[in-house]
Amino acid sequence: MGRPPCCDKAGMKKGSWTPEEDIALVSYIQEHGPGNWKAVPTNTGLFRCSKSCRLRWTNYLRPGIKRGNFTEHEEKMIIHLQALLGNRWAAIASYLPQRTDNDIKNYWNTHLKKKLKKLQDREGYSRDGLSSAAAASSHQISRGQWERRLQTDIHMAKQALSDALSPEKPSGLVELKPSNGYISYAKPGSYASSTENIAKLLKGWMRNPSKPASTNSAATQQSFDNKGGNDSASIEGTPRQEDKSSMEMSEAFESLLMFESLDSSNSDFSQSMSPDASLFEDESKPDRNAQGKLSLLEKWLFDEGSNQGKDHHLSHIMIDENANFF
DNA sequence: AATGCACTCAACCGCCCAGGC
DNA sequence: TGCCTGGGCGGTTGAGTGCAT
Repeated sequence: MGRPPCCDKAGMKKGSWTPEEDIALVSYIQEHGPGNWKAVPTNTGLFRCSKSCRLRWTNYLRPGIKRGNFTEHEEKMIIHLQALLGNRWAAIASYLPQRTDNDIKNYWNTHLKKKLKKLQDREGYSRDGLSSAAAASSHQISRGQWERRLQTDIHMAKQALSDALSPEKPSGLVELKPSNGYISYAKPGSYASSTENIAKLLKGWMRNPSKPASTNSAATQQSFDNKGGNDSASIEGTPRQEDKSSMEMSEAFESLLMFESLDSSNSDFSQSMSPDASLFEDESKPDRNAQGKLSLLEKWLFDEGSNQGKDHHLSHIMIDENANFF
């Protein structure tokens, strides 16, 4: 009963990855691109499950990953997005360039849950994380200021969308340079020298990107795209057009979601955002029906202009107390 | 210095979904 | 249409580490 394991478990190595294994994996991906994970153990000689290879790449070795301390802004983003999206870590990660879902999930479970609980215990705020988080950072800005900020953010989002939709993209846009953190290990130690080696390999790769094998290019593309266009932007040094767009969208929504500027009267802002949050989550997978989803996005963004002053028009979807409404 | 406890986070597990046949 | 497979995702585990006693 049940499906067979993804690969033959017998003889498969488990546990921590060694620097040698990392290098083997990175070398292979440099040459062939990520994707077609089934073939990776065979072709690299690694005695690792294909899933393990994929996980190691996406959570650790992939260029553009930022590791270590979360900034206050990132922290607030996570709290806010968790309230909006629930424990949909991949969706949340799509709004936080350079952070993996695993990283965010761990950070939430080890730091933020406690932090929020402490905050709630101390302040006696309402039970949902959003309210408490929003309340914790409230009273810093007047409603008028917040509305101006929101308008600016919406404008940014529209601009990003417009850029995303336009076939030609001006070259002067913000470009994500991957040079400062494709691999940044949190813990120094014996691994460091190997880390540097891997970093060099990747640096060399990004300078002279080899074309992914044509046979798995689709998978490669999907693999990169599936991380929401955040990290994918960095993969070849010069980000693809859509990646830049995704970055801009991400930045725009990040700004949009910044709740330091929310006063407590706007706690329902998140509710009005929630249906769109799922929409944007879909947007984080731009390769699938991208056009259709962009149309939805487009609709929301462009409609928003005509609906200003009616900013609760989407609030019919309620968030339950845990925000796990999916 | 030794021991036990708490914490962190990389990695694994199992389920689900989409696409191909 | 149903089965199979690859890949994605969220939850959980456990080795490693730091800190308190």
